[in-house]
Amino acid sequence: MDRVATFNEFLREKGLKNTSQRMLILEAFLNSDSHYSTEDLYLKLRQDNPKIGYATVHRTLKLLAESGLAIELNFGDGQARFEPVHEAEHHDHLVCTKCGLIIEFEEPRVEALQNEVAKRYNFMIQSHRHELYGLCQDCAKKA
Amino acid sequence: MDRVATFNEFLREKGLKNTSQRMLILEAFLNSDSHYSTEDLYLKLRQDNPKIGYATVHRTLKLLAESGLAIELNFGDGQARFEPVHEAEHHDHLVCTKCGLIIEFEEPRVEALQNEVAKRYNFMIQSHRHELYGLCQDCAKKA
DNA sequence: TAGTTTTCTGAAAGTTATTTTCAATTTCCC
DNA sequence: GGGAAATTGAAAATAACTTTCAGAAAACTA
Repeated sequence: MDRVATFNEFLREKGLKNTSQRMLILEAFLNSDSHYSTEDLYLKLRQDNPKIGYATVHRTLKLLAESGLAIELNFGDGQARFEPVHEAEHHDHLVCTKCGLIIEFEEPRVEALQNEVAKRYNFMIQSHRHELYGLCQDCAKKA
Repeated sequence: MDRVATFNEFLREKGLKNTSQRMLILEAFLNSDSHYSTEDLYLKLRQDNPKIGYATVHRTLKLLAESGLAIELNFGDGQARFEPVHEAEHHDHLVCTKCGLIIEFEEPRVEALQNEVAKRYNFMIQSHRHELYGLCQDCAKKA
């Protein structure tokens, strides 16, 4: 089942409706590997669909997060970002504090340690965030 | 040098002034192991100092973060929290999504892996955040 | 598939947390 | 102590969401 179908099923289960706006937003969201903020995606969609509203984009992104198709990220700049979830893949982020570059990384050994920590505290992990902040190669060179 | 002295030196270097409010806030902040939001600390300080302003508390917490005496945390609930830095100790957090409990943990092996990842991308780490979200022992029991 | 019910949408207003402004006050440096 | 420069608290301003509401669209129902 592709992700459009997954989202439709999610909507049906929730008693929500499948609208043209939701499909537009879903498509634009999936066809990118960016880390969109509501504002970013809103502005992008406006280019082809001048009538779409900010609130609708935001509500749909929240729905996508709820449905598991998106993950909400917060890098501490006061703007939530949303990232498409690519099944069976997990990664975390390096964030350049100078230019804003976001690099994704995977490190299964960290996940293993997380589980160990959780066990230590009888904690049941639902999700996690792991972000490294600093300077990317280019910015470090310039500094 | 204790942390009050450290902060005073920071102020002096920045050409800022040492005021009674800043000392009050610093003291209240250090004498706690909580994860205060501006609001939390403001309300606490108000009990003994009804005249202190929210903006002053917030500005001082920002200064503390800038001086390295505090770390600004964001657990995604839309409120920044500040935590005293205890030198030579580093920890991350388990956050209960049900009751809000915050547990601190240390895991040096994660730090080692982080450095490895950074090297892989020629990235210069300045800071990081690592948070595990889920249910604490009590909430998991009730669920 | 027409009618009815329910959910959606977009614009605008409302929130919430944080930040800035500004006039009065307080420091700090001679 | 005098005076420039920073600080304070209250209130206004911002920024990022979130909610409201009336008209529009989808889904259900007979």
